[in-house]
Amino acid sequence: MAVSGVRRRGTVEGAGSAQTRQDLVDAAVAALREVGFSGASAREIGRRAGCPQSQVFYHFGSVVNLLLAALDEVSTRRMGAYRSMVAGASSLTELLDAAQTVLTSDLAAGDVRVLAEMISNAPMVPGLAAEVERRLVPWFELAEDAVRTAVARVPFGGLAPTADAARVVVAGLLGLELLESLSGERRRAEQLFGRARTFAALLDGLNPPTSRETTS
Amino acid sequence: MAVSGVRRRGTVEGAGSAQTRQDLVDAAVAALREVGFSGASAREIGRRAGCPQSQVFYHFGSVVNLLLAALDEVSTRRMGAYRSMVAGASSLTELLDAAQTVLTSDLAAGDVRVLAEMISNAPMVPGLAAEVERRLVPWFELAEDAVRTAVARVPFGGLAPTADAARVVVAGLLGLELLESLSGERRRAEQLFGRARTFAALLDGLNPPTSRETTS
DNA sequence: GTCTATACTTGGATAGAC
DNA sequence: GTCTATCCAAGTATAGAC
Repeated sequence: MAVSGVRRRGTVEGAGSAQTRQDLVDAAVAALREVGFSGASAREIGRRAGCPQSQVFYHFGSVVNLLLAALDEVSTRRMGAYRSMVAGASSLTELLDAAQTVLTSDLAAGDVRVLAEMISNAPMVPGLAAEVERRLVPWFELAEDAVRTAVARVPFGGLAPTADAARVVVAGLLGLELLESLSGERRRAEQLFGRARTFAALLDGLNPPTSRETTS
Repeated sequence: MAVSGVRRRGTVEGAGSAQTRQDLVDAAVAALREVGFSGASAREIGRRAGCPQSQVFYHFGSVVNLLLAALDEVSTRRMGAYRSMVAGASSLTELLDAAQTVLTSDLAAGDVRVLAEMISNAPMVPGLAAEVERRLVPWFELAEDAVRTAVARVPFGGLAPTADAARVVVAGLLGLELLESLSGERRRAEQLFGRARTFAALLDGLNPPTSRETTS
């Protein structure tokens, strides 16, 4: 019954290591979300994972390494949802609707918060900035895909500097996360999407599809 | 000669208190810029100010209070420059040019970094978030003025949700600061302004002044 | 692999001399 | 008002038993 029930560390021989490791990663994600980078100490993470803090150093060598593993976890976890979102949208309105669904749930779940915590504290830890930057690449690529989709049907849209725009999009997402975590209100972003959708519908209306879309 | 020369703390009777206090504020600003919120300890600030850390607690009661005073310092210091910038611009192009001048110098000087450090770490210290939020109000008001200026000559611009747009502008500024401090490059923002200016000129060209501007 | 115990460091804050 | 000296809490990391 240990198989289908709640797995206790150490009760299944041989599986303890991987289980503890995953528990620590999950605990690190939760800690980054709820108490931030500075609060995510080995003791705090160990407490959340239900094991002593020495396990952090046994499995990851240092707290920072564990936090990077946590960043990988949230990053890869959400990338699938984002990709299908961008791939499925063919107009600015559709893109915004999809973005609202995915982004607000992400903001609520705190995944963006994890990213923001790592980015804002990376400059203080030697060598961490480069590691975080590497893990940011897929986010920029994804944002650029979204920008390309958004301007696809706008006249002269192909001339838009999509790389720069993608940087601004990511920056805006991070900045909004900072502002929301400050005020505690998580509703502002949704209002923002509502307003943006109005304008998007206007733009899409100005440039209606010239023929049937290939959505079949 | 102590008057015109470098003032040493304690050498002029009665003036020591205010001088030390200001030294601590300046040191706190520099510390927030260079080593961030987590690195801005009482000892670090005292070292930069050339006095023992006990002075931090004598003059401000706690480290957090001193950091708030530092935030007030940079906030009020730059507000004048921003206000004259917004007031002096009457077109989107002019606004962007002025913004490029002021913002890039601010990003280089690290004033935005101070703001970002306080915002991103505020949620972790009980009671700090509310204080930081209060000090953020003039930034939003200023951004809203800028947005109003920018859309003044765009048709139906009066219908734009300027408050929401201002929030996005501030968020974008903070997010760009995070990304720039991560990569260490401080040139991306300038490139961004260059691109934006191209589009602004396009928009301004589409809506030329109907009559002579009241710039005389 | 996991635990307890501990060495070492740093930071916030206060006491008391001058 | 400023200084030195000190207390106490919390953090990283390691040693060694099981």
